Amino acid sequence: MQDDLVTVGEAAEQDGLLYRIRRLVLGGDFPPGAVLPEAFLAQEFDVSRTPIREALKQLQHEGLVEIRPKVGTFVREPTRREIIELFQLKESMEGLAASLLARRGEVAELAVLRRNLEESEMASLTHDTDAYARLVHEFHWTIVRGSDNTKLVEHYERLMNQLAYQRLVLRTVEHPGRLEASTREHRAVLEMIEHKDPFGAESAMRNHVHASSREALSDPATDPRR
Amino acid sequence: MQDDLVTVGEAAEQDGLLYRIRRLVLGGDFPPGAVLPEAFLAQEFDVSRTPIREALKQLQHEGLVEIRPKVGTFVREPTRREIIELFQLKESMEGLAASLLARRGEVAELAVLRRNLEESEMASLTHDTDAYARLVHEFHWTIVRGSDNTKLVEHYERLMNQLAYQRLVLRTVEHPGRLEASTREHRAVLEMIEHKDPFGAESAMRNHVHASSREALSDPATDPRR
DNA sequence: AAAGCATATGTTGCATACATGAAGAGCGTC
DNA sequence: GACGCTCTTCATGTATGCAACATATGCTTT
Repeated sequence: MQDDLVTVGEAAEQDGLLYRIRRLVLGGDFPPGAVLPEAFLAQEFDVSRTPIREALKQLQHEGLVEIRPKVGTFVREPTRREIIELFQLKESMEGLAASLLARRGEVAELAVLRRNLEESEMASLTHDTDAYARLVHEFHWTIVRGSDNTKLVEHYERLMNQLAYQRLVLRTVEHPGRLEASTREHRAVLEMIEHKDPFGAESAMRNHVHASSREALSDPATDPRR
Repeated sequence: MQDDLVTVGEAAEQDGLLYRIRRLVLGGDFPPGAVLPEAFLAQEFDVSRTPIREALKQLQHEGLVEIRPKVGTFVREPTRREIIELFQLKESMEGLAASLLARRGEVAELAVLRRNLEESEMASLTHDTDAYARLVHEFHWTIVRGSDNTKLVEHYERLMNQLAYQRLVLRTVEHPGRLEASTREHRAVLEMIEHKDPFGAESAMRNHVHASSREALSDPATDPRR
């Protein structure tokens, strides 16, 4: 169902193990800082430690966990500084995506974006934050996929995994007035794309991501102590 | 010491295995499309197949090799399309880096850049292409590291590995007139950074990368048949 | 002679066993 | 009573063995 939309490029995941463990980490089932014993995961997924180790090593390279040699694997939470850094990258990448999409003709993604905007306005009016969070996710991913740049998609996916973005969005959509502002920004982006204005689209997208990042960083959940 | 500059973020590589195998692949010791048997690498590096497999799996996620299940691991060469895509990303990321660096004060990186530019002009006059290729590498990496954004550095490193950039640069610096043009572009970037003009720096950097990508793509070595 | 099939081989994928090293508990000493 | 040391325990890191599968070879059949 929506999972197909949510996981997007992950469909190409040959071994679901990496994906499943990533969900475990991102889903917050394990408290950040906690250890994930290989033996436990092996038993949990009914495989040997070997494939578990391969997946964990990959997650380490993604920055989601930290493997302290001979000690264990720990769930890693991005520091506030890293969140800022990742948002800067997000702004750049999504700006590029919007620009590339604007250069393309009338492609299927545009219809998805228009429909998404309509549904977002509905969700905004009814203050259905869960639906809105899902729509935001879809909007951004549609633009990135619409860039028709597979390498951008790959790096973006990696970036979003590092950000643990879902958690952040669920917080920011609850800020008063953010839904309406976000929808306006989405509309501006879409209009620029429809006008085939790459610079305008990039600019609008970067503005939007920047605003969104400020919202996320202003949230107390992004613990400033770290 | 210069090795530290060249290998940059790789210093954090705990197991040199991944790094060493990557060098093997990027160094072109294996013909693209050739298999790298795990057993051979295991014997070569005097370890068991297990750490070899971990490294290969990582290289697969980096896009440098392709693991066909139950068949073998093959050296993967980026297609022309992928090179275009990667250059678009490079342009975006380096633009971001230049912008961020321009926002910072007088940092140590600026001195490195100034010195680099001087040496580049020398190399340009004497047509020392090897030295110039090294200096180009240093110039770009210095800007990226100077962005003071570790996540950008990580993604950039990944990107450059995927591009197998060294091979490309060695070709383009031999294009007539390219050295002079490249040096002019570098100067423009540095001036914008010194003037603390983030937008100008980003713009100049993107122009430069764009020009450089056209050079690389015009080279017959970037096989258009693929 | 050509096409199809069975077999053989070589490689990966996973599981298990063992070695290595780190953190913690318990004891002895100051 | 507190500190330091040793030993135990447990988790990871690596090696090896075995099974599964894809490819290639040679044989049989038409």
